[in-house]
Amino acid sequence: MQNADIARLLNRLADLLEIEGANAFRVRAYRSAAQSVEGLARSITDMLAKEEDLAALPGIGKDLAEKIATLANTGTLPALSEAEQRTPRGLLELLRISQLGPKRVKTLHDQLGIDSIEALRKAAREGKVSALSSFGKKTEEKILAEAERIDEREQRTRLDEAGQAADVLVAYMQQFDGVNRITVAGSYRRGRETVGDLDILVTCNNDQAVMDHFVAYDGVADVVSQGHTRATVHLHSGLQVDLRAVADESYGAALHYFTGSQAHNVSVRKMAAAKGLKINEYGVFKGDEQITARSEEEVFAQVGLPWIAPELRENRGEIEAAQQGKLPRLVTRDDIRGDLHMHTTASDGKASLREMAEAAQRLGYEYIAITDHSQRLTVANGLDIKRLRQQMEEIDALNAELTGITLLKSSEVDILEDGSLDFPDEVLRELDICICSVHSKFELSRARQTERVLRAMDNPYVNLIAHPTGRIINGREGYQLDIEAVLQGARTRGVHLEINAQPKRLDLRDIHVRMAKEVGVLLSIDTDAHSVAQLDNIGLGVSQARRGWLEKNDVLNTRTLAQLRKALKR
DNA sequence: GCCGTTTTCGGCCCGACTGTTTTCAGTCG
Repeated sequence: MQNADIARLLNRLADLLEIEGANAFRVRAYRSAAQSVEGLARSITDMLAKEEDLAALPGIGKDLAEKIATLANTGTLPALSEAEQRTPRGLLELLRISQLGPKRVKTLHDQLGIDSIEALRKAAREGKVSALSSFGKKTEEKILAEAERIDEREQRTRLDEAGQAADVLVAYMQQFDGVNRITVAGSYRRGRETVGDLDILVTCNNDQAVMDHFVAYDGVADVVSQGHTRATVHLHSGLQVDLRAVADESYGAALHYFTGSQAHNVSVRKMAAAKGLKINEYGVFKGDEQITARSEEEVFAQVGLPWIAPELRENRGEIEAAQQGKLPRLVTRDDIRGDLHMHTTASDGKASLREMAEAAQRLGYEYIAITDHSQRLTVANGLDIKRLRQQMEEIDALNAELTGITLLKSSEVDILEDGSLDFPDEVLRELDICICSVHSKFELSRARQTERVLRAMDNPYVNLIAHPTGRIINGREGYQLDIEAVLQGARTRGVHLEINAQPKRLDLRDIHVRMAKEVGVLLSIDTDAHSVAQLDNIGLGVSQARRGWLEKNDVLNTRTLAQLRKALKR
């Protein structure tokens, strides 16, 4: 059982208990424990093996520590099986319909025997739902509309796609005279790899007019709700957008509130309560007196904390770190001195060697590594030994010509099924940096896949494992890999791992990045660019690194070229 | 079910919007 699996099952149990009508705070305890497990930089399995006390983790007491241990050891939990016996599993999918929470789901089941989306559709079409007390005609219509299109709204939206939608919408809102400040907050501002919706904060003097302007936006498919300080819409793309309007003097408090995460906000507000203060989206209050909170810094200061970067606000220890003055000084885009993973027209890239080099110069980089695919990857026009050596000569010529930038000879070498590499050692030896990755046989067992990567790292010429898990966001899970074993293996061998900044990859993911930091493995943030424009994706990789608490020194390619060459020595 | 500078019981962040209610419950973020 991986941490994510344990968290998923705890959340499922929470859902079931909630529908049963269990104490709301008990339900919250399960969810909070799930979040705690999900955000850990170490695996529960590993902690148990070392006989560490799970009850020491935040939000986990004696009871949940035992349940989590049972889950980790057996893959099941009696309390969960029993709850599933009592409450049909089909009720869980009903919760995915907005408008439907635990209370209404219970009513639907108790009164009409509804236990699936299909049964709900049928009952709603027959008008049976609106006949229930506390359900009306409007609610029935909304539920039916949701039930008809539930499958379309399944996925969260990738960060880069959310960004594109946000840019256009922000520009549209800025055209309106009444808008003073506008900020995209929520998980977008925290740099999460996907967002559930866009949360946009505006300050203005006439909120009603601003709300009207917002819902009149071309891209709006339907208006979910509209009040005078908040409105929710769906865009034609299916993306939900929440707009929140406050006065200028509430900007700091509102930005903090609207950035979240919810768990982070709860923790900060609890701290405020302990000091006799109350924090809401309008400000910080002592009784009826409002203490100024025009900026986030002022909000944090009121509870005795320094400003915490949005990427850290997941209630994963950032508040404790802030209290102890141990917040990381997060890596920034300006710290990046080069990009160690990119392709050219020699394999499957769109730009030539020279075009990539000149683009990197414009970005102010000191070095880049040219990492076209190796011979085995024929679909990507991988280079054989002859073509690779020819490219090395071209690189020598370009290096002699260009100033301020150094091209490193490299290759993205395929890791074959048995962990051997796609080029012989005498070729690997000629490279300035050797990066390796898995492009085939994704279906191997966890043990064999892990062994495969470890074996590849045994080769003394290997420097960097690219997109280590192979996952594609909203696409595929990635291959089974014991990431802790790979990190330990990398550390003892002096190999580095990558944060691949392709928007569909972002691989390693944030939790793995944090694990790498704990283990002491340097990561490289690379774009894997297949065109000049994609070099700009570096920012997404930096966000991911920041979410993993990385500082400048934790990142390989913040080094100068001389330092880099040194760090590559194994 | 968790937790403790109101500490082993009695709290648990705080507010907006909607619909169905006629003062508020349910849902959401």
